[in-house]
Order: sequence, then C-alpha cells, then structure tokens
Amino acid sequence: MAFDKHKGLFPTAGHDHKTCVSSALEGAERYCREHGLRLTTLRRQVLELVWTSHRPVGAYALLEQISSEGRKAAPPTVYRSLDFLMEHGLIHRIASLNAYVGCSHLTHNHAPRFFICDQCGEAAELDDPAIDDAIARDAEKLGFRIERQTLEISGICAQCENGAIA
Amino acid sequence: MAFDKHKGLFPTAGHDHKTCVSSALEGAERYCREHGLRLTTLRRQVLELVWTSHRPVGAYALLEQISSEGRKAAPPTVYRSLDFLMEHGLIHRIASLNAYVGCSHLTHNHAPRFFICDQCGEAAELDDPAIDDAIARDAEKLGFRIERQTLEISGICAQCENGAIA
DNA sequence: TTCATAATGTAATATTATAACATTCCACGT
DNA sequence: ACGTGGAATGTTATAATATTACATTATGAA
Repeated sequence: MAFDKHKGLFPTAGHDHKTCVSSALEGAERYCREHGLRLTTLRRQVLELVWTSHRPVGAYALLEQISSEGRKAAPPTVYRSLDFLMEHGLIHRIASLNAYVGCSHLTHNHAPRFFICDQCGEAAELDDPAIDDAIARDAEKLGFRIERQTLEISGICAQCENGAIA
Repeated sequence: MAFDKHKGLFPTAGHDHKTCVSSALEGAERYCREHGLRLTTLRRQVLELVWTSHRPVGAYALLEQISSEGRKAAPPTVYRSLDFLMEHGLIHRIASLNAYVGCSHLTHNHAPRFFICDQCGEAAELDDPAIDDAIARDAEKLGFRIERQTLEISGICAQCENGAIA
C-alpha cells in the first residue's frame, strides 16, 4: 500500500491516499472478475466511500453519503453491500467501533488485526505471524476450530502521542 | 477457577459452576473492599446474573432477569452496573456479540482474550504470554501506546466438535 | 444530623442492525 | 431481440443495543 513506504505502519499524514484507493478498487475489481462476482455500482460506491480514509466508518455515515450522492438508500442498501464486501474480504468490520474499514491486505488470506488510534481515529492493519502462531497453538491445545477472529488494539498512535498535527 | 482442574481450558459440562460463581463473587467483594468501592446490591446482582454461565449474556437479557426478580429496572440500570463492573475488571465485554461475561482472571492484570464457541456459546478466557509479547513488540515498533484490547476467537470448541451433548 | 456525593430511578431518544416483501436488473438460452 | 429466472436493490417497518438528561434516593463523612 502507498503508506508502507513511510516510516511506520500507521497511515501517515503525508501518504498518497489516492494510491490506496485506486489499488483497493483495482484489487476488488480483479478479485470479483476472477471469482465471478458482481462488483455493482452500489457495491463499488460503498467500497470507495469506506476507502475515503483509513478511519473506520459507520454504516449510517455511509448511508448519508450514498443518499447525498443522489441514490435512494435505506439501511439495507448499505448493510447488504457491507455484507458482500466483508464476505469477500474487501473490507473488515471493527467490532469495538461498530464500523467498517477497507482491507489493506487483499493479496493474501489473513485474520484481521488492527491497531486503532483513539485520537485520530486511524486504523492500521497489521500482519504478525508471531500472533498468528501463538493463537494457532492455543487453539490446537484446546481442540478449538477457529472460524473468525477479532483483534483490535486501541490506544494512541505515535503521531498523536508526539503531538503531530492532531 | 473450578473448571481449571478439568482437561481443557473450556468450561466443561461437568464442572462445578457454583464454585466459579462463589469465587467470582468473593473475589469481587474482596477487590471492592480493598479499593474502597461499593459493590451495591444491584451491582452484585448483575455480577451474579452474568455469572449464571460461561456464556456471554446481553444487557437486555440481564435487564429482563433483574425485572423478573422484582426490581424496577430500565436500560441505564443495567448499563451502569455493567460499566462499573467492567471499569474494575470484574467482567469483560465481548464486542463481537454485544454481550458480557465474568472475568475468570481476577487475580492478575491482563488483556481480555477469549475463545468463543459458536455452537454452545461458551467463552473461555485465555492467558498466553506469547500473544501478549507479540502484541507488545508490534506496539513498540509502531510507537503505539495501548489502552484497550479486544481479542475474540470464534469457532467450534472441542466438545461441540466431538458431538458432546450439544 | 447534615451535607455532599454517589447511586439509582425514570422517560425519552439515539444508534446500529435485521426482517419481510416488492420491484428492478442482468446474464443466459432461445 | 425476447422472455425467463435468480440476483440485486428498493421499501417499509421494526428489532436490538446503548445513551442522554434530569429527578430522586441512599450513603458515608464531617
């Protein structure tokens, strides 16, 4: 992703977000093409709105934006699209915020793992095999078959901690 | 806890749940006494209701039970008690279920980490320093100051997988 | 006992999500 | 191009979860 070139994993203030958006959309289109799925106008619009930033966004905020862009929309309009996008791993749900964010790791299977800044609201998706391995070992010990995972670490990101912009 | 003596970490069908409840209540009372907190009748009642089982329970289910036990209760009644109990680590919130479960690790500070069975609904609280360490390392790399954590692993527990009782 | 504060009661409402059914759209075979 | 069947969306209503604001009551400390 565009912001990976910068110092940290967190989306930095100066990163080229347009690249994030376009690669997310291209990735989604490729994925749907290859899997015979329909990335309809609505679904694409929802995906694009989710990708407005790296801040998880609520379903009703999306709904307002869809409406303001001229389309007739009610809750099911957005929830159905969110369900589709989640089902195919194009976005993730942040359970602790009841909000949704674009997937930054389209190219490989992964459990969603997020660091989320309480101050700026940005979410960074993280891959760490050490976490994966530890959880897998625990599951094995328990004989537990994992179906879904939620890992959300909230706090203050480095930029906010250091008083960057705000 | 009572079920720790059994084979797995998961609450087993045969475990002595009364011991879970009494040690949770005793622990809460000791904690509140030592910290100058008031474990009021209402708070104690909510805690006891949460401890009815190892299955996370919703706020409105608790509300119904409180009402049925004769007390006047509205949503704030239960939410305020839940907030108190969470603030002091006596219960945890399961964000992916909008539900609440008693804390099984009263005696030490810890990030809440759960395995939750989709079938029987039971939640097992787990301690694994390997997970803690991996997350701590990632946070340090990011310069991220952790405030709260949510780790919820959902799937099928060993007992359900093996067709135990159901 | 009195007072300040904490806890709870009460009413209204906000926020998030789903159910149920109607309509429209689109790929496909003809 | 035409009709068809299933997928997608529109529409209305409502469920489920949670909070705000203000009134009242209970509690412990001075």
